[in-house]
Amino acid sequence: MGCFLIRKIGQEIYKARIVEIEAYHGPLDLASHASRGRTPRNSLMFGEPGIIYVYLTYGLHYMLNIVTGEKDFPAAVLIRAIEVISKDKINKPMRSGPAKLTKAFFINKDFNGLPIYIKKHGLWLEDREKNLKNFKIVKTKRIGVDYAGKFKDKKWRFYIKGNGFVSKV
DNA sequence: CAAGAGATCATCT
DNA sequence: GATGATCTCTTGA
Repeated sequence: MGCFLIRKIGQEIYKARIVEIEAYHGPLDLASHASRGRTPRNSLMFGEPGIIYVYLTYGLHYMLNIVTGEKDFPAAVLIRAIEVISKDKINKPMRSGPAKLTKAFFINKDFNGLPIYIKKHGLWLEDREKNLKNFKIVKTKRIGVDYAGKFKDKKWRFYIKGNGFVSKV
């Protein structure tokens, strides 16, 4: 949280701060793809952490996730919103929401299965600054998971308090 | 300003 | 054959 997501396209470098995320945690989380067992699509979530998991929803929107759990424990973090710092061009048309950021960063499922810690694919993470001011994290319920039974009210959505790029409050 | 519907397809049953 | 980890536009008050 608060780290930088870097995207390199050709010679252009785009830098963005991660300001909103959701956690999908474990085989029992009904909101997670992994809750129905291991399938070809979600098998990445059961693998090594640090792997990018991209997937298409509603037929047209790509979601950017990063696998977090240890091997064989299905868990991932959905990147829901970023604040683009380097390029106003991209910043302007982009409002909030997980599908917007993948569109703005030209992320598609070609990134599926690639490690996030290697720069050569043009997408990687960098640490945030130390001692950030006004850096408070709020946690709330996740969005769009009303079907998830007792897991729908888990407070596994996190965002930076007061940041204007967060999708909803 | 709030609420609702449509778009559109990979994946799973 | 059903169904979404969503977004945008349209409608109505």
